[in-house]
Amino acid sequence: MALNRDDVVDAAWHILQSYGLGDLSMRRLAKELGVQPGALYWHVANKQELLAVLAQRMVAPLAADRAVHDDAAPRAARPAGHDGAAPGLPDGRRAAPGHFDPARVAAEFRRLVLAVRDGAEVVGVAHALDPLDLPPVPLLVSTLSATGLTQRVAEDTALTLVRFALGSVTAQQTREAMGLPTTDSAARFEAGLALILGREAAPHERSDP
Amino acid sequence: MALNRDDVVDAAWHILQSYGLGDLSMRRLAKELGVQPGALYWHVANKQELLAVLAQRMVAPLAADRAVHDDAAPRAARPAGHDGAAPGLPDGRRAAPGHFDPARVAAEFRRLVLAVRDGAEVVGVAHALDPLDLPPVPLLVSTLSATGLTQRVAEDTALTLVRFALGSVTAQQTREAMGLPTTDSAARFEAGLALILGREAAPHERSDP
DNA sequence: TTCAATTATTGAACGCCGTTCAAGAAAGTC
DNA sequence: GACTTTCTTGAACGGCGTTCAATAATTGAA
Repeated sequence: MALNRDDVVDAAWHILQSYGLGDLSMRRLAKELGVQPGALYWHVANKQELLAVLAQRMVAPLAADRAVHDDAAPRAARPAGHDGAAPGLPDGRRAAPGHFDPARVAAEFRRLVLAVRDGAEVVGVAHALDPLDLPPVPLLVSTLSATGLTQRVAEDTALTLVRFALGSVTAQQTREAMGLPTTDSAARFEAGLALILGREAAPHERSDP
Repeated sequence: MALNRDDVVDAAWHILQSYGLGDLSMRRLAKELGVQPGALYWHVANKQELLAVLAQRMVAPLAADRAVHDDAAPRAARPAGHDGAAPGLPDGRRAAPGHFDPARVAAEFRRLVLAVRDGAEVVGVAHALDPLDLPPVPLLVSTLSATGLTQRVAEDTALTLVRFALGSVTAQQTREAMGLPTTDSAARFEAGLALILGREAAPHERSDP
């Protein structure tokens, strides 16, 4: 029967996941679907649009509207209230009840992007197109706002987290694509998180001037 | 007379600078030099090597051995001793005399990479190949070490700064390449710097547990 | 059931890309 | 001048994203 837009996206997802961005060509994708390359352009405007959809799919688990109301919200980003001290907040602070721990959200973002080959490159473009709207930014902003940060500072913090994460994962995936070993990536990332969230994540604790 | 490796690199630099990575093809480069594409491969192993050289050139002003001993060290990264309070260290701390202010080094790194079209993509690969060796990382590490940080924490901080910077510039240059406006980039970047350097840059000031 | 309208696919082409390699041309050395 | 090393050509290989007329398959109404 006739090809479907979802078929195209699914096949693209599979190629990206398994072989990386270098192997995700429209021609290869067409071959995978048993179809001529031109046929794809009935279902998808161009390759860029296709990559944008893949990026959305990658970070969908951290969309704010899903994460707050959905049963499928990833455990790693769930409220940290009953979970002991959160990593990245080493001095015993914890996220406000009913919200999410920014360090965990950032770590989950890293995990999701890292799990897809060249994921950072793909998500990076989507982030550039709409920095404040791509998950997990809205989720981070609302969480951080709820801890008493101004909107602006919450945004600054969320963007810093996401850009640092993308920088880190890009570096790691670039190495992986070249067959080089990647050591210490997780620890380096956690250290960066702690630096970023160490102070401004709870500014009400340092009002001494 | 015969073509030279430097001619090739210079021409590549010019194309990158003026037209971006999308226009920097071996064929276009050959045309610019009035030569057949195959001729380039006598002077350069492949395109990847060429890009690595361009990356080095981009960040060369922040190489540790230049920045410390050279008269040509960029003013923005110079010691901040006589300069008033450094940005990113808002509570009156300043870099140790004879060293460099990490916030300024990071800002200069951003400036250099941002000044070349698609610079972040090019430098990103070089950073992935050798995270701790690509300027300005060694410079940052030695500066941060001198303020009392352990080697490990100095490295963590330097990598966080560089990866955040690369993430930020990648986002901005991606937008620029698409003809989209970029607002607030500088302020967002400075805010991120302040977050990263706010606390751990001087841990001797917070020993209360 | 037939027939028109819509939806989807083909096949071929356009103009690019990085890279290889035998065959030659230039430039240096004795 | 002969010989060797340095460099360049010309042509090809196998890819790429995208367009577009022609054509096939499917749908819905008469």
